[in-house]
Amino acid sequence: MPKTLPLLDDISPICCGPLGNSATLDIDDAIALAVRLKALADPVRLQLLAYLLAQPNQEACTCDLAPVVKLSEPTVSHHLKKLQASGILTKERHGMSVHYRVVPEAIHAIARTLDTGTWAQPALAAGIRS
Amino acid sequence: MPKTLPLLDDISPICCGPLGNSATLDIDDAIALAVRLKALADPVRLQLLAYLLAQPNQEACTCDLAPVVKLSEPTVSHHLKKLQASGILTKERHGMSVHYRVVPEAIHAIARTLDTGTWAQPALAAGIRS
DNA sequence: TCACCTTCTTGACAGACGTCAAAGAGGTGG
DNA sequence: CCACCTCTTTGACGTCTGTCAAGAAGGTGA
Repeated sequence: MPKTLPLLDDISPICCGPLGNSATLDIDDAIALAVRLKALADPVRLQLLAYLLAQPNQEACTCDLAPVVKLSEPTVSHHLKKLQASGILTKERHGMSVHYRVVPEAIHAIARTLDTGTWAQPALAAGIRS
Repeated sequence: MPKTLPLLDDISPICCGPLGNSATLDIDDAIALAVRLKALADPVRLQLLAYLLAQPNQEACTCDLAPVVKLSEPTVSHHLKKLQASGILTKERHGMSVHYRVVPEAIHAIARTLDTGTWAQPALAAGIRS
């Protein structure tokens, strides 16, 4: 797939189509799900997510997150942006600092779609960039 | 992460540690989970998976799978290998043809890990790895 | 206004990924 | 053995991704 996957904004805001309900997964549904999975499929982003999930309000500012993964701030910013673009995090300014917060429903929606291996239905609005 | 993610063989064969149980996700756990998510995070592989899941025994041979995604056989073979390497599919020869079958537990384990992280703690502290 | 702080964007680079054509490997049947 | 079939490996190509340094953008306080 040399073709670029679309940004979340350009695809269905609802995550995600069922995985095992029919023999054919619509290509658009496949892309929508792949975009979200790809956002999660990175060790750094998973570590950031784990840190956030363990915080009181499942949120933290960039300055706290960079040390967690021991990478430069621009790099961390890049990862956070990617998570936000997939609806997994939201972003909010507090004075000088920026707080990122987990959107649990987004992760849950992905998990449920995968478990579609047991299959129920989809449809849960995922928050999209603020 | 310019560093190559390891093959599944080189990491824990069981998926996966809890996502939200502690503030820090061990880098090895993060990699183990990322490898599996990355295997799923491709539209073509999701389509292949959906097709397989819809089959009677959740299995099919390569010759049936190539038409599903309308790609060349080598490419499909490449994707199937990747899914197999992450433990999501198993492979078995039947005479001339090769059958790939879904390992539902593998997908379920990933889904559960995501959900575990999302809804906080309990469950599954068993990091499992054998 | 200015100095300062936190965060993001840009540009560049190496490495990984998805794709195909061509050739190889494994198996069947004459 | 040989022709044939199915599937995988190899090699090459363009694109995407993760990383950092440098600089810009946004906000605070004097």
